[in-house]
Amino acid sequence: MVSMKDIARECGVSVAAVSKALSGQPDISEVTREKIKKAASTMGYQPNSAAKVLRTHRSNNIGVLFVDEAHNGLTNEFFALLLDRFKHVADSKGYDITFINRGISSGSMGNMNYLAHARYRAFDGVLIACMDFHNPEVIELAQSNIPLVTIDYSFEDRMSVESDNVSGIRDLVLYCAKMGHRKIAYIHDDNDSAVTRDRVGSFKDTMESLGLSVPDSYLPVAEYRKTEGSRKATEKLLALKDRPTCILYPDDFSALGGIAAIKEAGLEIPKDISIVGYDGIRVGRHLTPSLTTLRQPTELIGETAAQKLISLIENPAETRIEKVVVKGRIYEGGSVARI
Amino acid sequence: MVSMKDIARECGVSVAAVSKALSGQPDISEVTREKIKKAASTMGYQPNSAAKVLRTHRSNNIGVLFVDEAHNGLTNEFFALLLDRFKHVADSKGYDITFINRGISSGSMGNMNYLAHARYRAFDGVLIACMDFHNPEVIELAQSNIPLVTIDYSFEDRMSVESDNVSGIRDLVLYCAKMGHRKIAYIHDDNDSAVTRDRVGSFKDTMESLGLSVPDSYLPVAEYRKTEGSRKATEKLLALKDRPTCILYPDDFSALGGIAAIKEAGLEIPKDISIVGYDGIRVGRHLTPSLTTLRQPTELIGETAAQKLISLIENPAETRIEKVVVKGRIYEGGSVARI
DNA sequence: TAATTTTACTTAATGGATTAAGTTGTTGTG
DNA sequence: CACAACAACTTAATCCATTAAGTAAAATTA
Repeated sequence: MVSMKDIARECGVSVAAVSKALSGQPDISEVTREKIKKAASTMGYQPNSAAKVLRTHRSNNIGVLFVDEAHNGLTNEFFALLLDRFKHVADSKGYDITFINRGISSGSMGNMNYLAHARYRAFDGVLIACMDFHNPEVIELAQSNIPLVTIDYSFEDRMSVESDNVSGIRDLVLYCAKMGHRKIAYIHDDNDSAVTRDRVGSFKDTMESLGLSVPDSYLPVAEYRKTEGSRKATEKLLALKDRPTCILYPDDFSALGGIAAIKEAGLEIPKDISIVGYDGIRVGRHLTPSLTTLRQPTELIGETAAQKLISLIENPAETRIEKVVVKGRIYEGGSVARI
Repeated sequence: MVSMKDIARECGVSVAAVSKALSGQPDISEVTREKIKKAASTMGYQPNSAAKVLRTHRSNNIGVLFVDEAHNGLTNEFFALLLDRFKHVADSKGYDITFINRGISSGSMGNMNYLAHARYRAFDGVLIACMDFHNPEVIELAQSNIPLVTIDYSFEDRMSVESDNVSGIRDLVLYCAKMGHRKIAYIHDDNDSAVTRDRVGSFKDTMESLGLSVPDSYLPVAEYRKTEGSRKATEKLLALKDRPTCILYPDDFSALGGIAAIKEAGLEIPKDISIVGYDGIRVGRHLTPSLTTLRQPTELIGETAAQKLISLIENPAETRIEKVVVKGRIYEGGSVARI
């Protein structure tokens, strides 16, 4: 590998001169600079990030953490789309993206935790987009001094980009009510997250404001993004004496589970029962009928997260810590009947 | 940040002793080793990858290249699933994953190409999983001395993992023929790739072996993974005087486009026309009727690619360059009628 | 013209870990 | 007992780029 040393020898200058010439420093004459640049190009010089990182403590590398339980990390369309846009913005600003994980071993010291991994690779910043924000390692990372942005969760004094779950659920409930539904159920996860609190809270509040009652049986529990759980929850709802006319699902995958249960019960959507998803993933648009859902501005979330994080990295002083909240919009499919 | 130097001072030994103790070298006494390990732990020592990479030329980092045109890279379910499994294996063997891109700037020398980027980050190996294997930069990377594995394409003397497109299409055609279909169409992309050649070739060969004729009009062209193109191609097929009874799509997303066209034409699947996908993505299973498709062993492809690449990195001498071919299996949905 | 400033460099230290080669002190062997 | 063999270190070079501080020559100013 050609290094600055080689170029320096070739051009009869010092290594420092080469470094300055190539990095655009002012105190190098144009003649020398051109000579050096030409030699670098001819000799096939490639900079070495390791040396640069070692010296400058800047890696131009962003760590991305997402918890991969059940492998629906990357294959989770919401996350994939988000990461895709995040990556795009990061790329354009000269940052690479590396996944943070636990596999890297630190010699005899066992495997590294997330923070150790982030320090090991000298990430300039970190994106956390996962559900398990109560994981002690995630908390440790969030409390470190590394610039970071979280998605759909907010740590104190740290940047976050969140979708507006309160308005999302409210809009959906209002839409269903407008379509004539009075008996509306909402399936949700019982984890202790802001997402759940906001959504369930918003659901209850909106229903109350409409003067509609919500029996406990209308709030069954099922794990997010799992078809199996929501299928069972749906079965329970369908078995109720006074069953709902409309079921809200916490995400489109859960809705798929619900659809299966509804079909099995011999019912038809939306004639016999109406359903609503959340997230607006691609699959929903191709169902028959297509799924009415709250389309999250996922691309915007990804781009915003990248911009905020990079701003935090490059201008820590001028960057105000904020909790960015983005609103979604209803995608009106055909899964809600007017009654 | 505490470094080996700090530990050395604390323990009254040389930096070399610390390095050896922590990396498990034999010529350190157990007593000293324990003392050093304890100090490292107490002092919160974190290794520094930059220094290690600089010195050893090993990064424990694998570059992943995929071309992101139209942003269906990460959100492409096939690729996402593949990458997810690849990452999983890489993780477990102590490798990180970083995306290769073109955004990284090399000072005044403009942006780096793929190979330059790979060298810059000192990737130990590279995974190439994209469609554009004719891109000069991809070829340049493939011809470098960096260990690499390609997916669904094979460069001379380089490792690859490919799905068996020949047997895949053959199995699907045989299945359709078994169901009684004689007029079968295959929509395909007209790009100059091995995937296309293999599939179209296999389609024609299999049809011929069954004594079935394939008019040119039964082989319309549409871009892969785009619903719009396949929708139009489907419309053309439906408009034919002697229209096919069964349409093969090159991937499940194309099938979605076809479904839209079929519905618009007022036809019903599979009563009026049968369709078959390729890839076996999740969405197909939730359609009504569910999509008969060739389920690619995507997880296996990802895992195999990772294992082969790491073997190539760690044992270049003993690792035989091979072209791994994995077979898919038909997922029998309800989109093909028995006639 | 002498003094000062500027330009265009060079020197040398630095970041942190690895490793070949060298140096002790200790144990073993004939 | 003398010398070899070994264990347990240390020394010092190295990977490559950056940058503060220094220097010599050229340009400017008084």
